[in-house]
Amino acid sequence: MGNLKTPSKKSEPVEEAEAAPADVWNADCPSRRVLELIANKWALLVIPLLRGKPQRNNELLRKVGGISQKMLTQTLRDLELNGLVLREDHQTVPPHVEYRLSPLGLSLSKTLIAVDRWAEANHAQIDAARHRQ
Amino acid sequence: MGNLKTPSKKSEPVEEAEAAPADVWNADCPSRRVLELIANKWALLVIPLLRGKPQRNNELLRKVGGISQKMLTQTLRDLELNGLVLREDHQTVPPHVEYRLSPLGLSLSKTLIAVDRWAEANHAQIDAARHRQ
DNA sequence: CAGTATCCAAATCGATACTG
DNA sequence: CAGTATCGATTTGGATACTG
Repeated sequence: MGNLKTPSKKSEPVEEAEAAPADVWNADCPSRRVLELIANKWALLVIPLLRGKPQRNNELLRKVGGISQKMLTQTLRDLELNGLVLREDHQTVPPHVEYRLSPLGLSLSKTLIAVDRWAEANHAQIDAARHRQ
Repeated sequence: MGNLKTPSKKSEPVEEAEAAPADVWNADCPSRRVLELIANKWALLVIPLLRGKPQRNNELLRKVGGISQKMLTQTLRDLELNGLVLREDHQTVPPHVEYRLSPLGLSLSKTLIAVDRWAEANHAQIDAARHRQ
């Protein structure tokens, strides 16, 4: 008895102390926007490539098989806007622009790489299942 | 000298012994199809919900905020076709259909949950970055 | 090199109505 | 309850041409 924070009622959370827990399954939770940002194949391919040394536009264009310049730009701009990717323009002629991960992006890259690896490690079983149908 | 497998040339892999390593960055690698299967928000939301007890159509419809019946069916059918989800029709009237994960799907769910959790844990930082722009 | 701009085809998706 | 079928709006994305 005698709570330090004196909650307004018995077991309800103190409103000003903690926000509602994030829930991606709730369409209105801000975390859902984050899921939508990263739940597409180009983000899943570009982000992991950005670990290690920074990459240039043309490097990414070559390394991400099947991506178009338009989609690459769009993906990078979107990630940059959301603080996951940093764009560094060296202001030279000819242009030299490098993309790298922010600390937040680096943290994300670790979980995304696991997804990529899962796809690589298990595609044979998926293919087998599909052929069975 | 005198290799047991007598490779055709010095350091090349024996063709009939091992397939080319999977590479999601290669647009033609079968693993890319797997990535495309799971790299969308509905798969990322539905698969983790299917751990634990099997779920019915209406349960999923309620739990996955914002999904339509059409997209739920489409997602489940797609996952079923690829061996990740098992559909169990109890053949009763009224209908009672349950969806659960295959062992392969269960394995995938573990990496996907990590993505969901990342989104929930870091949305505030993403929101902050977006507001900074 | 690192993009942008534009056009247009194709895929995605929600809403609605209907079925066993 | 568990879907299917269909329509139309919106989004996505590729190809091409152009710019600093």
